[in-house]
Amino acid sequence: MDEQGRVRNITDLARLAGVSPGTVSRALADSQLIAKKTRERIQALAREHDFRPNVMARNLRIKRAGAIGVLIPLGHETGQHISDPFFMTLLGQLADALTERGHDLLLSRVIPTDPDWLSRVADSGRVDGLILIGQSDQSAVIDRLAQRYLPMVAWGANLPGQVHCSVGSDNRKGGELATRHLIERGCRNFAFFGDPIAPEIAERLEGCRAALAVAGLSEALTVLPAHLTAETAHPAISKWLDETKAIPDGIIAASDVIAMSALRALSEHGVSVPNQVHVVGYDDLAFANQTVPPLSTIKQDLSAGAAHLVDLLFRRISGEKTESVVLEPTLVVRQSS
Amino acid sequence: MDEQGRVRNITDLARLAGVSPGTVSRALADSQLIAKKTRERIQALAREHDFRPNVMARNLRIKRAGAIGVLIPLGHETGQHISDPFFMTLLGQLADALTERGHDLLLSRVIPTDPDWLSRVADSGRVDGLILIGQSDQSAVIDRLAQRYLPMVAWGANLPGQVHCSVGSDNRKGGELATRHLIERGCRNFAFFGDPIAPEIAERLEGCRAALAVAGLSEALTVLPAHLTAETAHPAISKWLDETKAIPDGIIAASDVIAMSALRALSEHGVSVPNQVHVVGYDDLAFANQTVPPLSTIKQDLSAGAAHLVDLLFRRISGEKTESVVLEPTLVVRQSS
DNA sequence: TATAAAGCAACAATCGATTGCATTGAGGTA
DNA sequence: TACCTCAATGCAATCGATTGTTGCTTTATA
Repeated sequence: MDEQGRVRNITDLARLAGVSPGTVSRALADSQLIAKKTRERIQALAREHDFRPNVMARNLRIKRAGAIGVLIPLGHETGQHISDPFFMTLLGQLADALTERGHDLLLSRVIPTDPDWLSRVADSGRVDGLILIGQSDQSAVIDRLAQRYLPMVAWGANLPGQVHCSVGSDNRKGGELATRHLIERGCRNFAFFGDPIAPEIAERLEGCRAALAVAGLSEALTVLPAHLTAETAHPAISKWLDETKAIPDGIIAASDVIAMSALRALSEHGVSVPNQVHVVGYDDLAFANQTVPPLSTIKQDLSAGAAHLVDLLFRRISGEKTESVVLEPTLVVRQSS
Repeated sequence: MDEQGRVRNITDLARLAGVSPGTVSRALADSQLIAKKTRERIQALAREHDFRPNVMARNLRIKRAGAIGVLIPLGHETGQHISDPFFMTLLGQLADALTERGHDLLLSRVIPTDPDWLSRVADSGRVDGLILIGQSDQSAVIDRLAQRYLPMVAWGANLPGQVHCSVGSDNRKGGELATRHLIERGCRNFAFFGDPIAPEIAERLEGCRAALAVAGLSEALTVLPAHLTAETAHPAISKWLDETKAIPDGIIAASDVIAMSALRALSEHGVSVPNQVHVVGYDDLAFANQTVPPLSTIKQDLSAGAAHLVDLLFRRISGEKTESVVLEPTLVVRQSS
């Protein structure tokens, strides 16, 4: 019982109940091995002292952590911040899905410095598995760990030859969908806003080019490599609008965040959307239908994505070797196009 | 070393190195008690087998968890979702601040069912302290735990008689600032969008009323209780705009999310902002300067807020009994007013 | 040369739980 | 009364680290 009279562990409680620690452990776990009367007495005693067994000790003994590590690798090439709405949306979905499975979520925002950052958390014994939100520029590191560490899944592109298991949407197809839609709307001059250094963006651009080629419009595309953050996208777009002679009539933004900046910049330049320019975003984040005008966009079903990530992860935790999943993107037409 | 030849614990490594486990432990901790030569040999060996000591076992022994629990209590009266941009922004800041202090962030999204939800995680031994993002309708539960559990701080209102330590901004003052600004802009008919069931919102409304009273405009306020989510705010506002006869010339939104919905609804009704109506939001989230037009708003410095939360928490962890902090809100004028 | 003082590493207890196996004792049967 | 059974509990090893104490070597000093 100790100084304070507080019950700190099962041994204290055992002393109070006049039984052995083992019996307390079994009683609290509601084991049939303990007589019902004893069990209830001990449980009542635990409630009375509001005692709860130490989860860490339990986890150590039964060799599980009860938590899933969720990592957001922020390679410095992208200046993305953890509060990027895309990350946050996915994170929220993951929190829900993991909680449902009785696991906690250990969040780490990592800025990869040494090549060791990933295995450090994998081998720490604190987590039963890892979910990576985005691969950043760390594919090599991730693949290396994947060769020996099964319980890990990543959101992002599914690159050829990739070792690790990933969930992501078909970016090429998404780019195609957006572009075809604009072509159908009668656009003839296109701009793509987004930096193809990130593999996902590159794929979206590729899809865009493919759709234009089919329509015989290959020559009609300008690419503006704009970074993914709201802060950097707006000035870049604004400057471009100042300088360009022929404002396009169709804009494909590589993300909703970029699209939102574009909407603002266009509005500031007195360009009317969708009358003079049609704009399509990418992601379909929550705010996409709150913009003025509401944003047409390529929807990535993050809710389904999170469900897949968690499902695959738990199958891997139980030893199964799973394949990557590619989700179908869909076009959501609102008033910006 | 075991079946796989994998080194699973310090005992394995000790066998490999021909020393005792205790020596390995000290060597990896770089203790001066171990001869430099031995130390380096063992460290090299550990690197070679990429072995890292089990953090859970370590934490059990030294009685610390190395993690801070961050809880988002979702009382069902508010339909807020974890991906609410406000929560997420604060969460991101917290992740940064905690990482800096060498702690992990254990995220739980809790829907309080029994009155036990809070002490369950506090007493689990998995966390060194707790940060609550919002009190929802659980002030009583929180206060009860606060009486015996020191290392806990909460974001939110600082209510009179409150036991727990909180960090939040001066909502009354924020409401006043927004309203005074609109009065200066020449507004004479006001609407407040937000549901005063939440204590923070009620305080903002109070500040708003106070400012109007000073200007002799007490009669000129309509309150539209709109929920805080983007999904529910827009239809409510839109319906109200349909029905009301006199559209006000000054709108105080209880959050940026609501303000964004309002901007869209106004745009759909052909009402020009800021020419016909002036709009002020609350929070100054990242997207506030990306709206069309960019949103004037009351800034809550979430970065400073997160820093305070973390700082207070660590002081409480080391036994200090800290006071609550109230932050100054500031007015950010953009183009919506 | 004898002996004290460091320096280095091993030993063993400990953190707080879980769990296979041993033990106790009550009740039943011969 | 002697013996067996089975239910209920206790005992002790274990998970993987940390750390105070002890013991053995060297090296320095008298």
